[in-house]
Amino acid sequence: MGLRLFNTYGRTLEDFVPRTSGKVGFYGCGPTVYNFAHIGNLRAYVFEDTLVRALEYLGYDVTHVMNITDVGHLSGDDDTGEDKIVKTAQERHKSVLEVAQYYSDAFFKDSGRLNIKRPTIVCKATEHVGDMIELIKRLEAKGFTYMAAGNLYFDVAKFPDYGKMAMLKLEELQAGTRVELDQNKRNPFDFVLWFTKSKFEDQALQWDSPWGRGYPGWHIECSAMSMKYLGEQFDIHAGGIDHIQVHHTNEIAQSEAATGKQWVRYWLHNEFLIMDKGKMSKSSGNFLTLQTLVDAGYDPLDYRYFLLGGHYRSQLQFSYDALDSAKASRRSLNERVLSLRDNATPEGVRAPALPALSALAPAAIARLEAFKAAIEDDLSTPRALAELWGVLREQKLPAAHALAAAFDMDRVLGLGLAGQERKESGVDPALAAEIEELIAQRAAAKKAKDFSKADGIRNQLKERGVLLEDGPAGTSWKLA
RNA sequence: GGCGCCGUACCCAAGCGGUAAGGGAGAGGUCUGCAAAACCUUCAUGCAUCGGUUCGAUUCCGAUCGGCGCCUCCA
Repeated sequence: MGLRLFNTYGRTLEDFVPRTSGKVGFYGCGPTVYNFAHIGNLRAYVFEDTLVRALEYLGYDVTHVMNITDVGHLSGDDDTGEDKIVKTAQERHKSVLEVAQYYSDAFFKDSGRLNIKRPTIVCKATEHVGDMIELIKRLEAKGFTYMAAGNLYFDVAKFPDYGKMAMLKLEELQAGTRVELDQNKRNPFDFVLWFTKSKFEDQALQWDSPWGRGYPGWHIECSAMSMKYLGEQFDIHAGGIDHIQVHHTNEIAQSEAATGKQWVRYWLHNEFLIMDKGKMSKSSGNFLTLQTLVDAGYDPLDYRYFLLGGHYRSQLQFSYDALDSAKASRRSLNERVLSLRDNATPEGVRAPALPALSALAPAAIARLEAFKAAIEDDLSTPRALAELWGVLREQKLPAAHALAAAFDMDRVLGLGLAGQERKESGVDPALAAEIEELIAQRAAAKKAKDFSKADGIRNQLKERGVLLEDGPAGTSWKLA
């Protein structure tokens, strides 16, 4: 049936057809590195990762470009705000680039822990200022810009389709109700392409440009870098839902004004993670990081599982109850995989031999087809997860077949199922031998009906973190 | 003030015109000296409320109540 994606541009579910058959150019808005990414931000990157994995699963060759916003940007729309990276740098007595590098590293560490694949190309704004200047020059040559009070603005009035994707009705919006308007603008929706006038004497990052020494406006980096690496027209652009109205609207305006062509075909936006009191906000300083969850005893993949349990276009309510549920689910999932793995692995062999997907039993094939249908239906990871559970619990399906199907599904889900190994396989052989000896003693005690001694041995091992489980085939043990 | 989204069992969460996926928790069972684990079974005549359209609505329309987002940097 083929992949269908919900395109914000038009607000409809559309069949996905790439510009070049078999290839996908994808640009995902990356982090602004002046602080740690919080778990709400991370939802966006897990979503982008799921999209990339799904495209690859469906056979596309994906070029995934992600930007790193390491140019400081003002917290306000005009010259009155604070530059967030500069502010952090001053507080930490570090250079702006040190701060950016530090949080960028932290970001990729979190990504790795969440099993997010590294994008094909990661590009820093500070290394592409020349490309931005070139793009702005094209806009200027075409008459889309004007200078006012030292800043170069994009003139929204010259771009008739402004706000089309966001379905903005300019005359109905009450711009300025919450924030004071920049008096230099001809139109409230005009935005800065290049700043030369900053209230900061010590603006750390400045570049020479035809409009004077200064630094680029926020939106231009995405237009310039995406076009550099993906061409003037490409397939998918994704980001958080908050970017629809301003950031992406402005990106579209400046990109299409410069080239005169449609820029991006499909726009995908993920909804927010919601806390009890509303969304998490980086600038408010009140947020949870992945490390907070790790410190509380959760595995980063517990959080990934939690995210996959909701559709990317629905708001998801975060709570520790829900995370506990995800954690328990994932533990059970891993236990199930391990148990199937044991069943599918012949004695004396380290890893099971899995059948080719084409050779799977009909029940497994049916699950895989349902899984693919779920993914193709606008990335329905909740339904995909249901199919994963389904195949793992399919009765009368040989273990190797269930595993092969589950591992295939996990190429999209990214839960690390294939990498699951029993922790016990890594213990010191001497300790293992000792445990086996105690188990033998306990077996003898049990046979002699000396249950208090048998239970004593079990409790003794339990205190050392070793759990005994009696089964039909004798006693097995595992680490707590 | 304008625009948009959402309200499904104890909890999280799919479905979005044809009679409620999945997970967690709970309950019962199999196994067991006990325990644990595992597995099996079970768990919404009903999808915020009230009207309407329809042969038929959780799904469409309207109203009401409640929650959230955007119009400001923001995932």
